[in-house]
Amino acid sequence: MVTQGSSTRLATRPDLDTKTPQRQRGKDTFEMILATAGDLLSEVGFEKLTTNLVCERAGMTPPALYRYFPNKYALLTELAKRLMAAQDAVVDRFMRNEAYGSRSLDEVVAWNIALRKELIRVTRAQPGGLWILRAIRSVPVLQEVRNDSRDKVLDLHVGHVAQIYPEVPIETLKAAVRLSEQMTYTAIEMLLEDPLLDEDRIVEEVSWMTAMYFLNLGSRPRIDPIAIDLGD
Amino acid sequence: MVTQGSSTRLATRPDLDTKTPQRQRGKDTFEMILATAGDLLSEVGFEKLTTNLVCERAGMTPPALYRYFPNKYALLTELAKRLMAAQDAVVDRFMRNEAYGSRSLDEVVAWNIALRKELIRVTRAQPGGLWILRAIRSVPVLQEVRNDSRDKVLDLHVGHVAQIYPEVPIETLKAAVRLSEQMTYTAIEMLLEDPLLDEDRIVEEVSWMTAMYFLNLGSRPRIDPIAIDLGD
DNA sequence: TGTACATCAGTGAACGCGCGTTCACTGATGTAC
DNA sequence: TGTACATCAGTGAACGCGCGTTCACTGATGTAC
Repeated sequence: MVTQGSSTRLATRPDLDTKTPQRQRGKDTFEMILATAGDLLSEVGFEKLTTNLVCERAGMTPPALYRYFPNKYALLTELAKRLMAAQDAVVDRFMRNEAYGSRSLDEVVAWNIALRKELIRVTRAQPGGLWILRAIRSVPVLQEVRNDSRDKVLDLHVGHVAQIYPEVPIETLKAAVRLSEQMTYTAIEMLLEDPLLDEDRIVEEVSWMTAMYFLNLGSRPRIDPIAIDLGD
Repeated sequence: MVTQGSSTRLATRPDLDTKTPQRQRGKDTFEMILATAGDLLSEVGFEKLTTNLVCERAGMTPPALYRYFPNKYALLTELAKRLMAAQDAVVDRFMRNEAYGSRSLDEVVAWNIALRKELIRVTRAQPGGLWILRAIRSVPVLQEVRNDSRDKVLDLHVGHVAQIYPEVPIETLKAAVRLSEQMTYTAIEMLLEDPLLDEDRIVEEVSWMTAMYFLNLGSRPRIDPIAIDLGD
């Protein structure tokens, strides 16, 4: 016997199991659905995206889509995984570059700028890329996917900066790495959001910001927050 | 004669006109609806929020809600405006504090820390605050509301830092202010999102980051991005 | 001070639409012999 | 090499549900005289 937990139906985790097609024809359809979903995403956003809409645009019937994707969250998840994989690949490539190990401020900034530009390029290249970033923040099931992916690479990064800053407590480093990653992706989102922004300038600024931040990690006094006169 | 533009119905801007109640009874209802919407927001998120759900939880019938709010976007907009107003009020208060004009790094960091802690407190105090922040990013009509609000205060901030850094080009200052504001709100979002994070530490880190960034604005060499060996 | 009336506030019931989903089926593609 | 068969891929049509919305109505509250 099942008891009804609460009056508000708790958001049940959506089914995300995509079915991988066996034959070429199916694989083409699979890719075509995803491409269409990406295009539509950039037109209507993830809240208004529906499986029916994707079918209509893709010129197929609902059961054809439903064969591979149980719902729109499975679509979004697949798109998000691909974007994250593409971004991770960029980061991996840059971390293998010799400039990664350098100490000079100029070199670190230059490396940061180049990395961010490449991340922006890759994100722009994916249809609906900006909306995928937004969905990752705002769709609970995608948050999980992102968190899993992020936690995997975080330790790697922390291990690297720990060698450069052996005097800085590991917890501070963790916070610093997590923060600067978040800042990087936020800046990318901001740039894609507002085409009027000067991309080169913003990228340069955010690169300076994180570079200087890291270079000063080891030599900072502790600060107590000021007491603000609240005036009431 | 009206011609149908495209086959994909373009997302028509939702109606946001709330009707202000005249009498106390209506005002109470109005506030009760908003409070309920905030609570539900934190439970189910903005994508699953519906007017019917709010009515059910608030113990009223749909036409009662519909009398004041034409749809869920009107609800979200009202909640978002209130949160932004509360945050703006905090910033205003802090900008009137004497430490705002100080130059010493320690003082600037301390001021930053205190400001961010207060912003976090205010955002936490609003039911569904985190989801409102997410909605502001991901719901087109709320983006407009935010952009309007942001553009109003941006010039004010730029004007202030322009006095401190007369040698820095105004365009650089604009980018810097915009960036640091974005970073601040992202850090807040991150902290509300992950309760396992050490709030004091993250706030301290992000405060250092922006403070050092600003203090170095005037004394930076220009950097060209490195050429990364793409290896392909 | 009481009463009649205008307006505000909220109810009960129903609606159309479109979304997610399923059913029985046809057509396409690979494989065994 | 052709044919029979199993499986994959996709169609056409329909469904139930719940969301946004509206209608005619009742009840509550303030106001004019």
